[in-house]
Amino acid sequence: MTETDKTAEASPSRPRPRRSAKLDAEDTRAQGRRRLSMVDVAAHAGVSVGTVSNVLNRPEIVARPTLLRVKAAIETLGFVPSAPARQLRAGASRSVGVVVRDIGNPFFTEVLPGIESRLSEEQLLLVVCSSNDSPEKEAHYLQTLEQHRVPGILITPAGDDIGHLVDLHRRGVGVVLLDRPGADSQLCAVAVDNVRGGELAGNHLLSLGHRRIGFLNGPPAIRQCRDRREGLLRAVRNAGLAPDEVVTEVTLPVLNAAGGEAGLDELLAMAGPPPTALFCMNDMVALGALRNLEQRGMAVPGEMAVVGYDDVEFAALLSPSLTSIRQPKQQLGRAAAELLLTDARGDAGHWHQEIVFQPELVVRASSSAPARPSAG
Amino acid sequence: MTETDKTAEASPSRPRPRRSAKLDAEDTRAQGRRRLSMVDVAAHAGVSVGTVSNVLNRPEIVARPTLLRVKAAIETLGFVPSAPARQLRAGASRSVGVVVRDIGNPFFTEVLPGIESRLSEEQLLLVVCSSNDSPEKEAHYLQTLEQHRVPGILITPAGDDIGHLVDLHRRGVGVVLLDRPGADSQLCAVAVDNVRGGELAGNHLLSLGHRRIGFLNGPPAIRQCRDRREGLLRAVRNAGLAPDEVVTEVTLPVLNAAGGEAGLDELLAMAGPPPTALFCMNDMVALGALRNLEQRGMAVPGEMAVVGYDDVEFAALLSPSLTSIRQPKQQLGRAAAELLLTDARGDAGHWHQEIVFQPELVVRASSSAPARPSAG
DNA sequence: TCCCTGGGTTGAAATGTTTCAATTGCTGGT
DNA sequence: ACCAGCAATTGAAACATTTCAACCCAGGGA
Repeated sequence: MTETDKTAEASPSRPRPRRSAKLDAEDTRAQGRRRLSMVDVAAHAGVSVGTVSNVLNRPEIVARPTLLRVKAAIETLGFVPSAPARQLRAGASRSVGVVVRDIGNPFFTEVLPGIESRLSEEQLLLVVCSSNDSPEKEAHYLQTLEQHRVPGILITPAGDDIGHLVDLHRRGVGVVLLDRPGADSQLCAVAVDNVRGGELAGNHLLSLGHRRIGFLNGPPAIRQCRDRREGLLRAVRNAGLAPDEVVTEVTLPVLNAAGGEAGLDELLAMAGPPPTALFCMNDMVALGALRNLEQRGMAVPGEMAVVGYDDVEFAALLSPSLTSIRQPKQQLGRAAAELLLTDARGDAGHWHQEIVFQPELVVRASSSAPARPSAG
Repeated sequence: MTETDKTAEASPSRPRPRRSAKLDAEDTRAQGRRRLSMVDVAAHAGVSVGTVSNVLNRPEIVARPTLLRVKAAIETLGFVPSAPARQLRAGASRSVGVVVRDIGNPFFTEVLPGIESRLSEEQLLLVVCSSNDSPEKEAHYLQTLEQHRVPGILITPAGDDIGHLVDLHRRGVGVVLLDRPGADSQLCAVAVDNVRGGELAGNHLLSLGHRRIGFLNGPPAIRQCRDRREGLLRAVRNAGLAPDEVVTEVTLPVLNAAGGEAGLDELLAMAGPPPTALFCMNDMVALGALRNLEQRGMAVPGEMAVVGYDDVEFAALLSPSLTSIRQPKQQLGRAAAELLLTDARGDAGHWHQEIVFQPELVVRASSSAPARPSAG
């Protein structure tokens, strides 16, 4: 009855090497043959390099027969123009960089299409980099992107200090902060009101009657974490309660499912009565927390209400369906791209803008009133 | 009681533009000032450009005081070397491209860390591109990557024909197919046995007693779709049943949750008795199907058993938890990166390899025996 | 016949690096 | 006093393109 078809370890079946096609006659590789350049094409077509360049960049100004001849030469030789050389001359690149904190978090991948849709209208290519919350890696990516002379960079900074981004911008690179307010508008920014989001979550749990709330937060170096925390605490204060009696906070080193799973262990191991509700920094953390709760056999929302953040695509279908704070991801991406375009243009008249969207509470099955509401 | 805190439309609060920092004195932008080059640094430090280059690339061979002086000049001027110029000279880039079919599918983002971990050991940067199943977009990305002279490209092709990839490889670019067998080993490839995966799913559902299986498949142009289908049909035949009586197939135009949601409508609208089980091309499709089933009020697995594919991170926590076919994603990524490194090296002795991993069935709550098993 | 016009093409400069042969300036040995 | 040997630095070529002033040539008007 039970399917036992599984392999013990997913191990590679014996790799079966074969003769490389690389050694075929028409193969260019490993033969030390120089890569083709425009002079080869020019020679083959019997024209000058200038003409080849024209064929590539302003075909309308070259005479019909010449055009055809050069195009044929390009085709038969398999010539591919060199982007570095092109760029060196032109000065600017046609790709913009997006540096996200964690590409494994669906929130970011759900923001990307919005960005991509706007930028592809301008024939710009998107280069996606994931810093994995490491400021060093982030710095490395930024350096590379700047060296590549990209016109602009969209970034969700890993750390708190954005001085290096302001410098970057000074040096002529368009910079837009993604999902993060722009410190005193030194930079363009697109964000969702995270304080409000935290407040929404807090209001929701408090109105359900919860008086002990566990908060699986991230490192305070991440701005969003501070803001959502502030919102949560504000909700508690507005309800006339004392934050440090209501909120028990755990700081996760990583904001993914594994982090959430471990964070819940830590939270429940703390002294005092356990919380009746959980607010998670994002849905991936909530996912991990739910996994942990299930293993412990704790009922959700019966023994523990759970609220996530981001409302990623799978949130509505988790078991139980996850109450979350929705962010307008597509619009966020598009607005960011739009802003980057104007910023990268670098018009003297350009003013820094900060576009702030409003989050939205989506109530689902994972949050309900506590079993025995403790007295306020 | 119900939280009504939500904003009607997540609309941006009035953008508040401020004066751009761009017009400050030390700002380089929009002033037509030429970008700094090594000659500026050289002049400022009182050395030749050759020395500046040495400071950057072989600091050990330049005398201590000179080194310091040049470094200081770089610092105070804010010089950033030009990657295009550097590359033009060097010939090769330090970034490799990864072209995936859909960055919104967690399967791909869960493969990325494996790739990234191996490549970053070689100081290579990962450039991620999402073709969104569009061969045109894929071609565009490939062209750009080739023009940038990347040493190699990892790709899950959008279409069926990989002739253009073979050509690309002939022209000297390392190419490794990701999650896709390499057609007759003309290319290196890393894959999971998709036929076997389809068979595992089929065996599982058949052994539970299902005799009418709906199959939410993708376009046959995608190799994985064909392979998993073949595996499913093989399982049916091995059970002594007629495939066309057991399997009802729907071809989804897009392999995401929206596709799965619409696909189920289509499937259930077809003539004949509805299936008792559903096999989905991937977990995102299964997610959409589950969403649809929930809206219809159909019980899972009671009225419809569901099996997904990929076993992405959230699969275990869906409602109900999703039976799926697990692929060793991390290892897949790492193996692919490893293969790309040897392929890109282009040693004459290199043989094309195809590494095939084995999938694994993970049984969870979404699949059980049908309510009234129909007779074989 | 001569000059002008203008479409088409050319040749060379310019872009910012790296690399390498040549040069400089020392130190120490004879 | 001379030279060998060595470390440090220099200058120029090379990389593959774009751009632009100059050039060529055919045709048309005077």
